[in-house]
Amino acid sequence: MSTSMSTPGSTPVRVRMAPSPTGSPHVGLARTALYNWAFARHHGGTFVFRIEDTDKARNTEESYDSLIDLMQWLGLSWDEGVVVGGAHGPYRQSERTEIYADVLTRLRESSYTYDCFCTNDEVEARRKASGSKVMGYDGFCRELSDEQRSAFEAEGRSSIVRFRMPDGSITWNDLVRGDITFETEFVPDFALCRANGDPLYTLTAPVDDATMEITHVLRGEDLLSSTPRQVALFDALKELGVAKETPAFGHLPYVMGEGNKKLSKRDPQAHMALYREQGFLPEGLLNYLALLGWAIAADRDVFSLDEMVEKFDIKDVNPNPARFDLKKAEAINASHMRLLSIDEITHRVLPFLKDAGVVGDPVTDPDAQMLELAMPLVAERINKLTEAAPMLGFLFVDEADFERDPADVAKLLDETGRGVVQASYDALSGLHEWSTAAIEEALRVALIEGMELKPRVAFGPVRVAVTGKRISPPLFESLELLGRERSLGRLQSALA
RNA sequence: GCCCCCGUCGUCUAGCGGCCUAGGACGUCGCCCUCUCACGGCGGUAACGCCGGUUCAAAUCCGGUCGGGGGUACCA
Repeated sequence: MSTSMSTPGSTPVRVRMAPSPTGSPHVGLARTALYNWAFARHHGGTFVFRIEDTDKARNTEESYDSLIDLMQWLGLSWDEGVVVGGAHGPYRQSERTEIYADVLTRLRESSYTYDCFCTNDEVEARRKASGSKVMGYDGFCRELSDEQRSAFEAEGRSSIVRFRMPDGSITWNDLVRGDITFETEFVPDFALCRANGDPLYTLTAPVDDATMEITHVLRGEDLLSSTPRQVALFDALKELGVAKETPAFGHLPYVMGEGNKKLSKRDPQAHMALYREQGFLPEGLLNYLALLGWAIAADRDVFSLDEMVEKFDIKDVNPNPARFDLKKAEAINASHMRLLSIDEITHRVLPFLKDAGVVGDPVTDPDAQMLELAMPLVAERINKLTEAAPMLGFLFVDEADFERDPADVAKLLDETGRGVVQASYDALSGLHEWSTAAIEEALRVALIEGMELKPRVAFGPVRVAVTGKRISPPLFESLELLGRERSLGRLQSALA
């Protein structure tokens, strides 16, 4: 796969993806996973898959399952993490509470944090009174005296632990955006845990990245503004011996929906499950997702995952938000469909044919044989896996259940159409050899020459009579596959 | 409000001071192929947000401005 390993002398690359199991997986998440995966594979590093489930109220097991399922479907393998385990586990934050409790204790014993007794209302009231333009916590409890503490405790107030942001500014060299600087006066002291002691994301993410020895954090742009807090916390964690190094950060652009809005979970287009159901190929979808912020070359946009791994460089990632365009996603997917062999397409289409009831499960031998003959006819005319079933149905259906599209019947099996069908029946019923070439010859003689019809006028009614639809695989081949008996029967029943 | 990020065809992008009368792809329009559909082929359409500055030369560098987005939680 990749030949370029991590830079000589540097520590091996370790990246992670760390979704929260809320709702169904999102395309933005998949794109982030892909970039992390490609980055890891390019550098011969390790890809860690961890779950950030500290928000008990919002997490669901269904969501967790769908995350695993999605990653497996996409084929983005991870080296360490949930399911596969590893040396830095456990990989679900809900199972790491002792780790956070321990770090929190050590942080409290240092001067990096302080206990805060304020309520939101108090903070807000003080902000209004002072006229400060800076929102968020004002540092009121930073220098509490023992007496003040005791007084608050005597009142029965609960407290949380806040991280004390240092003075000055915090700068990091963002992997996709370059130097970014925040003055810490605009980054308020932040909470590390809830009043009940439960750790918050602000604590768990850096602690996990530290203990899992993550070297590069590639995540969504929405987390950019929390980065100065994490950089500051990492300084403390290094001091305490919890972290070795502060990871490099890279903030990936948003994936947008219609308009100027980030693709939200409410938007049906946002959900990865939809694309799987619609018959997208994982490699096609991945290819499209890769394009949302990255290009493999100036004049190319269809490529394999291996090629992406070889060429992927985080420095080439575009910082501006990208809009998800279904049409282009489908076009890219179609290109990947055409890259597949007939056998492979058949294999991928099969589950969809079963779902649609076109073939049974398991597939019978005659059906399997028919499929082998029919797939070459449809393979190159479908752009998604789901498109095969409606095209092939007429070949597999029992004669008793065969139906024609009423609209197509109305349109094409009118007076002239029925005449055409009758002529076709006459021409084909006496045919000695039931082959594509013989069928075509007979029909052309009867309809084009005999009736002096234009081909598109001549074959439309026959198509509807035999396949039930105006749109079908090539007609003469279809007739051959259908067989003499069924073909003639359908021509006849179309006249009834 | 304040802080931060972003700004090339409708969309995704290439572009890192001269190769740019800005390239590719999707879309769209027209034509060709053609038994339908799809594929394929050919051609057209369409962009550097704006204003200053630096420079012999700017889409590329700098400043400002406008516009969009995000953050400002005991969510992640």
